[in-house]
Amino acid sequence: MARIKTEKNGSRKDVILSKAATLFREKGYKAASMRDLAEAVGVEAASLYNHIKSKSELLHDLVFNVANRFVLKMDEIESEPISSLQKMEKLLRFHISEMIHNYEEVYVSDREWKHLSDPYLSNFQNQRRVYRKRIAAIIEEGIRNKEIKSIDAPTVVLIFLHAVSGIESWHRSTKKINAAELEQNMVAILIDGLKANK
Amino acid sequence: MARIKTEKNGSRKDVILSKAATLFREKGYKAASMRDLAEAVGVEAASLYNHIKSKSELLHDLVFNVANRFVLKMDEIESEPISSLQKMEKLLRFHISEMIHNYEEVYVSDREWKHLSDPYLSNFQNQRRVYRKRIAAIIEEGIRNKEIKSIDAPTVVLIFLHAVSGIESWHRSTKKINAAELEQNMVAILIDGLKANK
DNA sequence: AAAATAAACTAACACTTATTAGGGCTAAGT
DNA sequence: ACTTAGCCCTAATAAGTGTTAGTTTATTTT
Repeated sequence: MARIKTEKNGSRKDVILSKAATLFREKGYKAASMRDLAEAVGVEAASLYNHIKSKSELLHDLVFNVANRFVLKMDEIESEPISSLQKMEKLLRFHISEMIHNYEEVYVSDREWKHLSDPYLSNFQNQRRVYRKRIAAIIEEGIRNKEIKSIDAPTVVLIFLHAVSGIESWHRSTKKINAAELEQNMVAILIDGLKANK
Repeated sequence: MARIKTEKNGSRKDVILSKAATLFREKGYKAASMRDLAEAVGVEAASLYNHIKSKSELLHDLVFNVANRFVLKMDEIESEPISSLQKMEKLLRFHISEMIHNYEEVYVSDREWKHLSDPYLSNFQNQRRVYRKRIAAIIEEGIRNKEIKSIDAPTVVLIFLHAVSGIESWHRSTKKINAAELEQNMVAILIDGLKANK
């Protein structure tokens, strides 16, 4: 009877969560079955329930872990005494870094949150809306200070967030440039695109 | 016995396809059941099979309809005697317009193609790869001509494509700016971000 | 070593899934 | 008026879903 092998300082649930992230990314939450997950973990499907409450709990945990990290970083950036453009750059670099180093989770959080069920669904949507408003507020401040060109802030937010999620393609690409270079290129295009013409 | 009501010049299959697009966008391909679709169409699930071969055929049709439109437009733009930056702008505007006016289909094509089955899956992935390379080629030409700043072309493609798919959020947003304004804002950020510093 | 706990197993559950078969209604074409 | 073909129905099927119960095996604690 082969037990689930844990990393040190990690619970068996962590192992399951990690495999679930990969599986949910590859096949989508709905198409990934508990039997698939069990196979990936190396155990029978029923055995998973010694460690988790339900399939939906897995999604929930993944999604909110990610969401919380982003909110925390936003708190930090907001309170720093730097220009709006610098804030945007910091935020952008954080998003890129998250997308590179916690790919599976972040991707799942981004694409599969639809399958959350209430009250978590509306909770998440709410958090997301607030987060976007906070980004928009930074941009609008930048526009007032004439650092950022006069454009519709929500549109910038939308471009910003989705552009970053494009790193997904980079991840899958075979001949990829290195991570630092990718980051530099993205910053060059997006932050330059924001700057007011002088 | 309530028949499927068609628009003039449209088959019943077209009605089903259109409802399927909406449903696949809302719930995802896998989570959208044929019973859901039947209800949306106003008929029993089994009756759908008088008009379609399978659920997967629906996805296939939607995805390739969209893909073909994009390839066709690319052919057109490539052969025009205009600068690379102008080509990029034209392409961008086309993507935006498609995303605005054929929202459901384009969105499904973008997010749900994973659920295609071979040989259609690899076929689609191939088409997609080629399409991206064609965009990259335009950008690289622009870099050689010093119109576009010297950056990694695949990265630009990635930003470009995903930024546009962000229009999804605009679509759902309640207080949205009008479509023309949205387009102008996106062009301003992305095309300006590309321009070589003079 | 014995007892207690944790974690795996097998078997089964109640549902939902896409899809097929067969029959009847209805409109169009002759 | 009669046939034909198109369309929809009900009923059923086989496969797949998440999850629970009960039992057995491994590990940890006493």
